[in-house]
Order: sequence, then structure tokens, then C-alpha cells
Amino acid sequence: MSAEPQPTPAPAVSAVTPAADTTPLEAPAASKPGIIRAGDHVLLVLPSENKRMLQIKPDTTVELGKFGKFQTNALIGKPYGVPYEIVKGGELVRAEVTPEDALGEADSDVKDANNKNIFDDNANQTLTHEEIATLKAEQASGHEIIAKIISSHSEFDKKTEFSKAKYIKKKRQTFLRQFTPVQLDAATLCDFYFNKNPAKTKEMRIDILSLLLTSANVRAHSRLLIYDDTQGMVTAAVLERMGGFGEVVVVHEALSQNLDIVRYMNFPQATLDTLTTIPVNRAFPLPEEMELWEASADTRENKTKPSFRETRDNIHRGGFDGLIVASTADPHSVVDLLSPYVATSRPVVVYHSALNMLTPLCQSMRASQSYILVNLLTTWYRPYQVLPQRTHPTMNMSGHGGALVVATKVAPGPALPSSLTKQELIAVGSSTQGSRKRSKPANPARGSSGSPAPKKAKVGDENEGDGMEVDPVEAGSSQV
Amino acid sequence: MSTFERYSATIAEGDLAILYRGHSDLYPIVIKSGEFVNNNKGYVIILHPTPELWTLSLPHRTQILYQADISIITSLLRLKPGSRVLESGTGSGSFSHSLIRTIAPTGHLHTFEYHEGRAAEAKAEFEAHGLAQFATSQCRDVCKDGFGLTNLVDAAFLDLPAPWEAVASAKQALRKDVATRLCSFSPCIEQVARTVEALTQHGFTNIEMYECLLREHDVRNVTIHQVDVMRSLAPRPKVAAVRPGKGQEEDVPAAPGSVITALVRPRNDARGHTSFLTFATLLPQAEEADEQ
RNA sequence: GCCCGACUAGCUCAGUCGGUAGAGCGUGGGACUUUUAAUCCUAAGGCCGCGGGUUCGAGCCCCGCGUUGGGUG
Repeated sequence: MSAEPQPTPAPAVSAVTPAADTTPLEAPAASKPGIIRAGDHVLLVLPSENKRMLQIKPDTTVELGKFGKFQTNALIGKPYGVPYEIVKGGELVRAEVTPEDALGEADSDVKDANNKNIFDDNANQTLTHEEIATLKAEQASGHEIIAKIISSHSEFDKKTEFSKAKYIKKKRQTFLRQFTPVQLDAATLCDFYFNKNPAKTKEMRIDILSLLLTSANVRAHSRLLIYDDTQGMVTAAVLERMGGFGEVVVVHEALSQNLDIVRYMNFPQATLDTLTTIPVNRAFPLPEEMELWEASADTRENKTKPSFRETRDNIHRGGFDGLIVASTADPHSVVDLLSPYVATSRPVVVYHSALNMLTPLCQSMRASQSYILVNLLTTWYRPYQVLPQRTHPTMNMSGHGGALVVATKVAPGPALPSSLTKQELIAVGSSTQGSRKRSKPANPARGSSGSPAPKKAKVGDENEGDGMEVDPVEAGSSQV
Repeated sequence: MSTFERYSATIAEGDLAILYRGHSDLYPIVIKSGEFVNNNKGYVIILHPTPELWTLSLPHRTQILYQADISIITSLLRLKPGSRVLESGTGSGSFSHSLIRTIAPTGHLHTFEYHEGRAAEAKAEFEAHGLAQFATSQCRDVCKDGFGLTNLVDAAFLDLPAPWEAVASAKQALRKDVATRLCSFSPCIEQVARTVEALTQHGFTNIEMYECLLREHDVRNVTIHQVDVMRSLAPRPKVAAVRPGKGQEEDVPAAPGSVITALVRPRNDARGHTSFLTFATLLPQAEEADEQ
């Protein structure tokens, strides 16, 4: 049973389990989780909320423009997720985070002030540009500069508390010399690319990626086929959800594929070892190419990976737990190519940035007897600003995050004679939900008609030789 | 044994399976030799259970979480194999099954439900589905009595009428050596406001709120006529749905003066608002506190 | 008796491809000629049987009853 606290209701379960013991594959030895290591790729969030991604190489200086600069060595060994202030001399100290910085006085009466008597006039600020520049040159801290600017603002006290908070926030975005190193994961990278360079990840938004991962039932021990034109975004997210267990085969069109985002994830080698890639022409060689490939040595430099030949054999063994396609090519062609190697009762998930690129695929999969539960999906996703008395949508992102076709592969049964419209007995068990009446599959049949021996589905699939063990049973034959 | 955390190649005695008799007719069954189910639809398909199919077919004891919310919450809580997560309340176990799938085999779910009957049913379900080793389920009113966990979990999910009452205890349950995440699921904006206030007071940062809805689309071929002066007074072909494939009699070419085109539109029975999803981060404790 | 569906338009229907805001009849208007009217065109008509209980302060929730169709005794 579980080594975890027992589910006894009454006593408080106080458990302190060492962090490292359950995540052996994610945590390199002698390194605490959540600590920045040399060689890590990290995302730096700047006061302006701009983001920069870079690799932390030792003995290097990182320039953050007006926000300062620092030595990478000062960051190595420090925890992720924490804001650091660059103080005089380039040292990094953990910055205090106070709620009031961002929120303003929550309980203030909004009506105690307004902008009726505030006029847009640069003269309201008595500090000159030169004076502010001097403060910066003197290495005054961001907080000191902001305090000076506020005290030099002739109208500041007339503002409402909310307005003051917003003003301070703007100044913090300009003058604070700090940044937050964020640990890279799939959600963070998806968001980063979606906002910064959406074309790279084919406009894939985090909510659609999330839906893709659950729809494909991605988990530890999955054995998946992937076609990925998203710079590795999809593959990276899948590997993260597999935790170093299982197997991913990425098939790609060109001789090599750009999976940069997988590299940015700082995966341990054990996780990377679960990934193999192979070009289409090596996975599906033409007969005339076959001899050529057989004759030539495998040219891969990394011999820890399986050879193309081994990977090709692996693919043709079939029985994969799912197919994920995020291609700029005709999605139909990719599904036709790879779906035969997926086991039955397994998901096939196809992403495209544009809904209309998926409609022909959706139609043909719905028409096919090899798929059921074929669905064409988009999402409506809206972030809100949530501040006391200032909650509102920040932007509407509906309809621009991509679309999915999700389906379940099944073994097509024999064509049903039209006379077979009568009730048929299916040799499977009874319901677990005795209390539930709606759409109950039926009650135990009373008649002694027919043998209850379970039928093994026969695979009339057009996909020959995929070696699947049949899981979904199609019992189309009459018992009468 | 078929479970939600691993595929099996073949069906075995005692397995949970999903009986498919159409898109709106999914039903969970336990395979037992010698027993029958009736079916009047010609054939059925037996599917391997997945958390997504379970969500569509499970017996409702409460309103449940659906795939769109489940998916984005899982991502934004940064869950993966090995994660330890707490959930309250358990409800009908829709999210629980998905959580277990994602965090297995090295993670653990601590789930809490204050309703005695529902807690018992959920626990029995985890056991029947072979998931007990991944989940500790307790009957407990977490708003009153807290979670009873300390420095243990990577993420917390609150699906409670008054989540703000559980924030302090959730904070205690979250581990302090790394950044951790919390999500609160509330249908009403007033609940969000109070929760955000509590999160702020307890030192959570990076507070964000989202809504995420799934839109399912219908695709069908329609025949539409073309405007033509010469034919304007002649009888027009009817505008009618034409479906391709499967050898149906409708598989006919468009009549002269008309064209067949694909029509895509959102399904009209799409669900509306579910809940607001409030997320927050708890930063690791400063080093001074770490030392002690 | 038991089981399974279906109840929205004045009436009657709607399919295992994820087809319940889709239609037909009837009705109104128009064109036409074959005028106790036919044909074609076109328009109007839709919020879901009744009651109860539950879910969080979002129902793809549950139960009972009624009407109706089918299956099986």
C-alpha cells in the first residue's frame, strides 16, 4: 500500500518527507531542487515584465540594460522564482516583496480623491531628467529614486490610492534594478513564445497545449509517436509529463529537426534518453533506398541513441499509445502515415494554428470506421487582472490559440448487414453503477440465448502489420 | 489490470472498461465473464479507460470538473510525474483521476472531502480502479480543521465554497524549499475577490486569474446555390446537408448551379461559464528561515 | 409486469459519422395556368412534458409522475 500518511480522518497528518527521494530522475545528485545550476537555461523576468531567456554559463556578465548587470556566478546556487535586486557592486540580494507594492491600500475609500483637480503637466514633476540621470549614475537604489520622484511630484497626494499604486508600479517598472529568474518548464516556455514569437511555436497557446496533453493521455510510461513542427514545444511538454518514464519517437520530414525547446527544459539525461528522432525517409524508406541505407553505416554521432534502423523497426512494431501531430504540412498526410502504428483504443491528437486547416481531416476521420469520438476543438481563454476592487479582463484571446482534432483509434469492424438492426447481446459484464439509471447499459439478459464467451475483436483494419493487441472489442455478429 | 495510469494490451477479468455506444452514450462497466449486457444498437466498442473518458462517463455525485479546466489547471500548477498535490474537495473524483494519471508513478495525491458519503465513495473508487497507492483520501472539513499537512506538497487545488478559509492551512501544507503553486476554483467573482485578499495576506505572489472554455465544432458539408441571373426564376436545388463517406446515398455530386462546401461552426450545446481559476505562487522561504 | 428511448412550432417527425435552432405537413403572401384548384417561389411559427431532490454561490446530475414509441415476458 501507500507509504504516504494513512487516511485516518481524525489525527492531523504531519509529514515531512525529504524532497529528493521521489524525484530521482529530475534531480541530479548533490543538487537541491529549485536551485539554479551552471548550464541551466533560465528565464529572467525584468521589472518591465519583459522577459529574457539565456543560459547561465559560469564567469559571464549578463547585461540587463537600464536594469543593471550581474555576474552569472552570483546567481548559481541561488533559488529560482525569487526576485533579486542588483545592489552596488553587482551583488544579488533577495528583494523584499510586499503586497502593498502591487495592490495599493485595499480598504481605501475610492471617493476620497479624484482627478478633477489634476492636470496633465510635466511641471508636476519637479525633478529634471538630468537630476534623475544623476541619481542613477550615483548608483542610488531603485527604491531611493522612486521615493525621490514621488516626493517631487506636486500632485501625488491628490491621487486616489489606486492611482498612486498604479503610478508607483510604473516607476518600479522603470527604475528597479532587479529581476526574477524563473525555472523553465513547458508552461513557461509556451507562454514565453506565444507572447514573444508565436510563429516559432505555431501560435500554440498554453491552454491548447494543455488540452493536447490530456487528450493524448500523456503520462509516465507512455509510448508515443510525435510529429513536431513547433521547435520542440510539443515534444518538450510531452517529455515533462512523462517524467523520464516511457518512450517518445519523433518523426520529422527534414534530415534533422529543430527541437530547441527540448534543450531549454534542462532535462536530466535520463529523460532525454527516452527521446529518439528519425527522418521520414529513414523511417519509411522506399524499396530502392532500402539497400542504400542498409549498406551505409549509421552516421549518428551520438551512439547512446538507437540507430535509425532500430528506430525504424521500433516504429514498424506498432502498438504505440498515441499519436500527436503538430505539423505545418497537410495534417491528413501525417496522420495517414503514422496512425497505422498506433494501437486501438488510443488517442490521436492533431494540432494546427488554424481551425480551417483541420476541418477536412476532421471530416474524413469522422467518416472513417477507424476512429470514434472525433472532435474538432478550440478554446476560449481569458486572463483577468485581479486586484481589490479593480478586477477586469486584461485581454481577450479567444480564437487565436490554435485548434485540435482529437480522436480515438479503433479497429473497424465488418460491414454490418442492414438486417442486423435488432438487439444483440454483447458478452461483457454488468454495470458498476447500480444506482444509476440513465442510459444504463442494460440489465442482465435473462434468456439463454447464445454463448457468453467474450469475442476477441477481429482486426479488419486497413493498417496491416501494426501488431496491435486488440483492445476495443467490436462485436458486430448476431447471436440469434 | 487496467488502470488509469497504465495501458494494458488486452481486456482481463475484473477490468474497468468504457462501453461506447455513441458519442453521448459512454458507460463504465466492469468486465465479468458469464455476465451480459443488453444492447440494441447493433454493436458496441469497448474502450480502455482514460481519465478523459472517465470524466465523460462517471456517476455524478456533485458537479464535476471537465477537461478544459482540468487541463489548464494541471499545466499552470506545473504538475508532472513526482508531484505531490492536495485537492479539496474530492467531489465526484473527476479531477482526482486526471491528477493521479499525471503525477504517477512517483507522485501522490492528498484529497479531502467533507461529505462522508462522497468521501467513502471516492475512496472505494480509487481502490476499485487500482489507484489507492497514489492517493490518500480523507473525510475532513478542511475549512474548519485544516489539511493537517506540513511542508509536503508542490501544489494545492481548492474547490470549495469558501476557499479563503483554507488558504492558511494550504500554505502550511505547501513545501517551503521551492516555489509552489496554488489554484482556487470558484464560480463567482465575489469568491475570487475574497480569495485573492486571503492569498495576498498570506504572502502569495504572482496572483493571476483565468477563464477557459472549450468550444467544440461541427463540420458538415452543405450544398449552396450560386446566384445566376439566367437561372433566377428556375427551381433551385435544395440547400441540404451532404455527408461524405461511409457509402451513404447522400454521396452525390453537387447539382449544376450549386456547390458543396464545408461549414464549420461551434456546437450549440457548448457549456458556458464554469469557474474562475485563480492561481498564485508561494515563493521559497528566505535562507535565514531555511537554516533553522 | 419488466426494460429501453422520446417529450420544444398548430400537428408529426429527426439517423451509433460527436446531425435536435433541422425539417415535413398545415398556414399566410407572391408568381404562374391547368382555377371547387395544382405547381413553383417565399414568409411567419422554437427557449425544450410536469413535479421534487441535490451540486458551491456554473449542470452533460438524480428521483418520481404523465404522455408516447419500441423491446421482452
